[in-house]
Amino acid sequence: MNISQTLISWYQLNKRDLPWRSTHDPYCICLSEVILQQTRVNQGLEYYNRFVERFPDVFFLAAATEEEVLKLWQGLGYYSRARNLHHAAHMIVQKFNGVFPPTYAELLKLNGIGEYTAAAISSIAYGEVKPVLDGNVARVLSRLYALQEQVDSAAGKKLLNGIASQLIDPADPATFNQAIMEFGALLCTPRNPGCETCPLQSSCLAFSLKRVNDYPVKLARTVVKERYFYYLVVTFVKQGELHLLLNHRNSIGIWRKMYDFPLLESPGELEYPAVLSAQPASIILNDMPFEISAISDEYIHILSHRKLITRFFKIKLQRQPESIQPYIAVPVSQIGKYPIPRLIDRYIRAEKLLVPGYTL
DNA sequence: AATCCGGGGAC
DNA sequence: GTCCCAGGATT
Repeated sequence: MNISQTLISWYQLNKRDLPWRSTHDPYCICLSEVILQQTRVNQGLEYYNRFVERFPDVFFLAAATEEEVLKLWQGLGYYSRARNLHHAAHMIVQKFNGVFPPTYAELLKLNGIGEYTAAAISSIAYGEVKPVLDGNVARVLSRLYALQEQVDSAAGKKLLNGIASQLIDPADPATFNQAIMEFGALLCTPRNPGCETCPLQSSCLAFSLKRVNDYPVKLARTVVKERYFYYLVVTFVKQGELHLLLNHRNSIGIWRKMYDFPLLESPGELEYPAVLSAQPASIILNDMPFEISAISDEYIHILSHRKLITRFFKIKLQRQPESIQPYIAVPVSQIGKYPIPRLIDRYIRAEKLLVPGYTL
């Protein structure tokens, strides 16, 4: 049996029962693929079910506000995926009357649909003979052929694409693509792969060399830089209700279109007086009497390329400042309605700022 | 080609 | 602590 048929046979016996595997609806396939970008199945599964329930088809998704889509995406990370998905839904409704583009080339034009996702949707939903190339495929092929090329380099991707194009089963590209990814996710894992029970053991060059753990070869990772975040949790009573200031992150960059607090960002650590004398504190407080009721411990938040060392300054005011632009005053009871990054969510929960009714 | 963009789970 | 996940966009 050749490699392709071996993978497919293994898949039929070992595949997980996942909701997007029991549909041919390109919308559902697309939703699952975008959610699973750089995301493990177990982490994305709940979000997939949530999205399908709230937005059963592309028309529901397109009709929603971007903020609602972000709110439903909250906690999943890489929020540009949510914004792009929403944008793509608009395009599909407006340009294609709600019908998904049926080819790799057309799918590739949509926001948030790159080479991997276009290949996955076109092959799984439409049977186009297009190999997927994700982290799993790279690892499996890298080990099978003991590839010396760095799999995440341009040359490595070209090499992998060539190999995958040879291996893919032209009679059933959908099953082949899912099979090789599932094989990488469950058996040919990054650590402690199941070589002893592997049906491709005799074909695997890395195994015969006893060098399975040396593959895949990858580029050196960029160092994670540290940044110091000082958040101002400015509270005051307005119309009998406790309010705080939120910041709508409209500029490009991290957490765009989500909400956090007024922020002072610094490449180095700052003393407390420096935090209060610099913007945005100096502008918000503007000679008003205030009380620092608490300064939090450090919250360490790790991103893919940043380590955010964060402190929250809880500042009590007697009334709302004259000018709070560009911030907005929000009743504490309403915080749960806004899409917020995990760092802010962690603080709110720890400080019990939330009230009954606050949910993820 | 390099960098930015999240969060979590396995070890 | 380290690694990496059904990657994509930007520069």
